[in-house]
Amino acid sequence: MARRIVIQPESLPAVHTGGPDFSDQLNPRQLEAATWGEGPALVVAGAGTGKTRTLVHRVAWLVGNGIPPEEIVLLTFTRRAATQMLTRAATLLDGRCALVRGGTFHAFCLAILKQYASRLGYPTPFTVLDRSDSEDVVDVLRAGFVGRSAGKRFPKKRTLISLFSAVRNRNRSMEDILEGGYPHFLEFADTLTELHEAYIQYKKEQGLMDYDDLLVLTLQLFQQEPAVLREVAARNRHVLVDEFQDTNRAQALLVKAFASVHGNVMVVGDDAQSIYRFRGADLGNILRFPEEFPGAAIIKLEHNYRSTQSILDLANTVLARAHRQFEKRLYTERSAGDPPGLVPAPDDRFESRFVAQMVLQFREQGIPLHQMAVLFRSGHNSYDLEVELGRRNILFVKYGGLKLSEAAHVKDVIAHLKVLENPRDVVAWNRILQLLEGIGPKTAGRIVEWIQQGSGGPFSLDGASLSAAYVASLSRLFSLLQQLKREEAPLGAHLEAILAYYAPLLRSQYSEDYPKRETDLDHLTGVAAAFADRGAFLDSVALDPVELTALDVEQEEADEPPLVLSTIHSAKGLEFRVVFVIQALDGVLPSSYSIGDQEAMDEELRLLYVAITRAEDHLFLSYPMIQFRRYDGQYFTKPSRFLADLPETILEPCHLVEAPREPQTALPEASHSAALPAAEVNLPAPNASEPDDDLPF
DNA sequence: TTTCCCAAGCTTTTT
DNA sequence: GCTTGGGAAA
Repeated sequence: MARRIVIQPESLPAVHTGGPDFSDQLNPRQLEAATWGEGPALVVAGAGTGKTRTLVHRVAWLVGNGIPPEEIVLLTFTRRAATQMLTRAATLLDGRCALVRGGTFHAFCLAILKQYASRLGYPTPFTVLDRSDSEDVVDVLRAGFVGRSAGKRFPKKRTLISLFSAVRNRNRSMEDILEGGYPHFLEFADTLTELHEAYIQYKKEQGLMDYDDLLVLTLQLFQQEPAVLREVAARNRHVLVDEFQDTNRAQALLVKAFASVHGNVMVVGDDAQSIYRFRGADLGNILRFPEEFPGAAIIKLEHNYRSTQSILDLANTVLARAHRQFEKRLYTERSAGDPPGLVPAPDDRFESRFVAQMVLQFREQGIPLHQMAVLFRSGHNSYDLEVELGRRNILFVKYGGLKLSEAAHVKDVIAHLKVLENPRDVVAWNRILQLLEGIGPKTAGRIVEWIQQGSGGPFSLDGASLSAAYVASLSRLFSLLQQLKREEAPLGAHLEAILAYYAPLLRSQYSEDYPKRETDLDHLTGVAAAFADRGAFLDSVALDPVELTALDVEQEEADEPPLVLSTIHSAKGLEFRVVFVIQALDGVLPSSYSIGDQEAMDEELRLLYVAITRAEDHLFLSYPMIQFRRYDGQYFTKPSRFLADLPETILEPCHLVEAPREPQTALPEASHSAALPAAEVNLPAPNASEPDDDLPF
């Protein structure tokens, strides 16, 4: 490789004097960013270049220089990232940063809307809808529109929600979106637009907001009420935004609005790590930042502190295959380290055994479990591995899987709380009513209508005409609600009462597996305990769903912190000494959905880049050579095209060898494994004479 | 009108 | 492998 000399920027802006001195903790570029004075700044931070560290020090530096922490806003993508950063900042300046405001865009907007929603004609309190709630809402309206489709296939609720979301997040017309992704529905463009309008109107009347509303309505509020904008923006002396490459149009406009009074905005991002295009993220936001904020400083962080040179080489090579990219090449002073390994496994089982065995091996070498991660494209890619890890008693957490609040039984319980909070919440009403024996969609609809008219006062059944079939259970529900409405008891007590009421319903509904579901509900109670009031809890459930699988293991934290399993998306911002990327198959990573669309393919490539750059010391990319599919049975797979034809010095092929204990199963010699083994990994056959659960642990 | 049962369909990533 | 939808019985 040719030698590279990095030219430093010509001059550094004057560093404020006074305040904390971090010059021994940060490199010059990081220091420049952390101690940037006033005005807009864009920090382009490659993977592993200490982005979080820099932001944390930035917060501490501002506070140390006398900026009141409550006048600093730190916007991030996940609550996990936000709390992590604020906690770290707090340790720098003994707790003084605790008052820094921030969180996700959605949560931040929610706080604003809570205060001002009535100015938009919204009833308060309103309810935040998660994805499946919004689907339920749209499904109610959909019924009235399907008839017009003249027997043709009309989009399902799921598709409708994606369409509406795309229209709003990208600020494009329905035709545009349909042409791009759903040409077969193009003939319904007008009907769909009308349905969308109806959906927006309905939510407004019923006091419901979906995720997109939180952003779009905040913008609308600012447009409509300039005084509110001034008031809100005046409180934001400094605005810091993390992961700016993943903002959508609405979020970029919000950043501009938030900083419109003081003009101090620092955004941090890496164009190479933009992986949320599917939900409207617009790389253009980071590219146009210098134009949107004239005079913005641009600070580049390219010194990688995380990975070995071999890992970076692979990352750089992979990224070079993207069509749209920027001049940036990570470098490190770390030694070369082992080259990343490409591991073809005969099938899923072998792949899982390989990962499990290597994990144990590294652990014996002194690398703790939680510093190792297995990454994959989508949630179900790890099922087989989860079984294998379970068999070997290797503890793991899984991020990015099912959310606790998505489970039907949890939604049931939450719906009771929602109705108490917002009696207009039709979705929640329908849900809890239909739990009752003898009440289906029709009857539930009638009762809801009756409730909405408010004839009998809140939660009262007086004057309703009810059939004897369900009057008993219905009055039980209503007396529970009335009682809870009256008592100003803590959230925990309310939850207990609801659970007591719900338990019999749960058991009859899920006679098969209710014990497991009861455990989930116990978890829910545990989570709720941390919240002061019902409203805050409900907001959190909608915006920051607790990960079900992550929760399971947190209970047992007394032991060793577990191995991390995660979708690549959820692993963003994290780092591990050892990383396994499994199921690196064509059709999985890149997803078959994206093949044929160049922008989408570039995003898949960046996804792989994100996965690779999570690794500090050791990296393995593996894939099964044969898979099962329900209908076509066994078939040969193809490794990810992104990994094909890479030189062996960059990505070293590894050959799995079954230890000679049973007669060698003839491994199918697929064409792609022809590049011959530079490394061998010995896989002892599963020991049949010894029960699996007896492994020494 | 509800509920139960069977068939079909479909499936990424997340706030 | 698991939810959604349709159709038929109660």
